[in-house]
Amino acid sequence: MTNREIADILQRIGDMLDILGENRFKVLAYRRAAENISHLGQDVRTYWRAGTLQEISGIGPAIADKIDELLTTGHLEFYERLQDQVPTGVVSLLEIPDVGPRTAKLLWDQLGLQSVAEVEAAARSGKLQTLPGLGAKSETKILAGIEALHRRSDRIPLGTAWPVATALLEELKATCADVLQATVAGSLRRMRATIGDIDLLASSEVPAPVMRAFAALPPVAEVLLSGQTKTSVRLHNGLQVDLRVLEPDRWGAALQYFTGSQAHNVHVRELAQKQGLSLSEYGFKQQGNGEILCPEEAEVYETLGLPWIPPELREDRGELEAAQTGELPRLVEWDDIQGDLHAHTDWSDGAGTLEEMAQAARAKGYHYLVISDHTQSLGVANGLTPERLRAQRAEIEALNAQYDDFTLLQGCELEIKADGSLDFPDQVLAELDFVVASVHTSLRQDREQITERVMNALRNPYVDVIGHPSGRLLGQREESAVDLDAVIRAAAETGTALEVNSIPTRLDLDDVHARRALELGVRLAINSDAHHAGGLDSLPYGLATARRGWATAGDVLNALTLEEIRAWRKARPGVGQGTHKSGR
DNA sequence: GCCGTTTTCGGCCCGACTGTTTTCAGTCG
Repeated sequence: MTNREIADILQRIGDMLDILGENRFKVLAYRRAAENISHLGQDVRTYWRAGTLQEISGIGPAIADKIDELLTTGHLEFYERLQDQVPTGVVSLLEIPDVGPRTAKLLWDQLGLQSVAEVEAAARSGKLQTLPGLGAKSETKILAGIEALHRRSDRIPLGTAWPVATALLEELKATCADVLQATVAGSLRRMRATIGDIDLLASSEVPAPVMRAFAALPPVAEVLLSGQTKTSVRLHNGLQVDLRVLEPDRWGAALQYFTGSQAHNVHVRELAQKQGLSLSEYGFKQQGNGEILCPEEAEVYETLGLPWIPPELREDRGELEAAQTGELPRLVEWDDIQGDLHAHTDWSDGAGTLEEMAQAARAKGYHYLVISDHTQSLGVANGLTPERLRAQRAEIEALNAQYDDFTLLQGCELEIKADGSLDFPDQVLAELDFVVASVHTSLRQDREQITERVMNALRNPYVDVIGHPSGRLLGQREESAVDLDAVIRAAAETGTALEVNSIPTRLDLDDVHARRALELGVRLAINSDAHHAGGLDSLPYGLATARRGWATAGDVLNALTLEEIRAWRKARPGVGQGTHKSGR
C-alpha cells in the first residue's frame, strides 16, 4: 500500500466524518494527516517498521493505529463501517463546486441523492429549490457547478499559467492608472508544478475601478463573482483568475495572506495568536489597541520575530520551525546557475544546430552547455551511433576553438533499455565529457523491473545523472512504478546526481523527492532538456522546483564551475580510475 | 484527533462572498 493510497483513505474518512457532522477539528485532523503523508518523500512503511509513525506531523495515536491496521491487514474496519454509513456516491457530491458537506447531507437525507448524475436530474426537474435553505438561485448555481465539473480541465502546468498571469498583469497596469502595485500570488507565486487557478493581487486607493478594468480585459470571458475587494473571472482559454485589491499600506499583509499556502497561513496565524495578535490579510490586530499594518511582506514575518520566508517554501513542511531556529536554507538562485547539463540538437531530435544552442547558452551567461543527444536505440529520436557521436565530437571541438569564455561539453542522453542494459558500452561512454542516463521505453514495467533498470544505470561509473527519474508527464502520464526512494538511496551511495528536469510538463524529480534526495546528500542537476534554443528558457521552472525542495547552491551540480564539475566527475567512485565499480 | 517556550486539557486562522434567514450558514481559499 502506497503513501498515496493511505492518504486517499484518510482524506475520504475526513470527507465522510464531515458529512456526518463530526467535530470539525477531528475532520481537520484526518485531512492534515492525509496531506502530510502525501508529501512525505519517503515510504510511510519505513516509519511503520521502525514504529515511529507518530513522528510524522499530524499523526497521533489514533491515526497511527489505523495506518498500522491498513499496512498489517490491508483494510481498515473503521473505514469500512463509515462506508456503510455514508455511500461513496454521497462523498462524490463534494466534488461539485459550491456543494459542501452540509449540502451533500441535505441532498442525501431529503431526496436520497447519491450521485452527481442524480443531483443533476433533480436540479433540472426543480426539486432542489424545494429543500430548506436552498432556493432557485442555489439550484442554478449547483447546475452550473455540475457543468463546470464535467468540462473540468485538470490542473494547469506552471509553465502554461505563468505567461498568462504575467500578461494579464501587464494589461491591467497598462489600462488602469489606479493600480499602484500588482503581482502574482497563490500557488503560482509558490511555483507549484501545477496550479488550479491564477491568483493576482493589486493595491490601489480605489479598488472599484481596478476591478472593473480587470473584468473588462480582452481575455476575460465571464465574471464569476464580484464583490468589494475581490473579482473572479473565467478566461476564454478556460482558466479561472481571481483578483484581490487592497490598500497599499496593507500590501505586505495581503501578499503574505494571498500567497498561502493555506496550511502555511494557518500555522503563521497560530504563531501570531501566541503573541496575542490576530493576523488577517489586512494586517495584525492587537487586543484592544489597534492594528499593525504591514506595507512590506517581510514585516509580517518580522512582527513574529521571523526572517522572511521564500514563497516556494510556504507549504507548512517545516519552514516555520526552520525560520524559528534560524535554519532556513539559503536557496539556490538564478545567478548561481553556471550552465546547463542536458540539451539536444538536430543531431538527434532537437531543432537547433550545435552552434545555435551554444550561442543561446552563451547569451544566458552560461559558461558551459552539455550536448546530450539521444543514443542509437531510440530510433524515433534519431539516436546517435558511436560513429555519429565521433563525427559530432569534431564539430563540437571546432566550435569550442572559437570561444574563450564558454565550453560545449559532449555528452549523451544514454538510453536505459527495457532489459536494463545501457545503449553504449563503457569504452564509448569513456570518451564522453558527461553522461545523462534516462528511461524512455517500457515505462509500464512493474516496480521491481523498472527500478532494477535504473539501479543498473546508477551502478555504471560513467553515468553522471539520471534524467527525469519518475517519467511523469503532467496531465498526460502518471509516473512509472519506479521506487524513487530506493533510487535516491542508491544515488547517494554511488555519488550519482539526479535530474530536476525543467520541461514544464515534467518537473521531474518533483519538489518532494528532490528534498528527500538532498536529505541524503544527493546532488541535483537542474536541466532544461532543451530541444531548441528557446527550450533553454524553461530552466527557471526546474530551478523553482529545486527551491521548493529546499536546494541551496551547494546542492546543485550546475551551480559548480566547469573545473569543479570535472573535479566532481573525477572524484566519483570508479570514474577517475577508469575502472568498473565492484558489485555489478 | 492532534498538540504543547503561557497548556497533558482545552484549545484548534480568518475573512469574502452568496443566498436566503430578517441576523446567519455554507462554501471557499
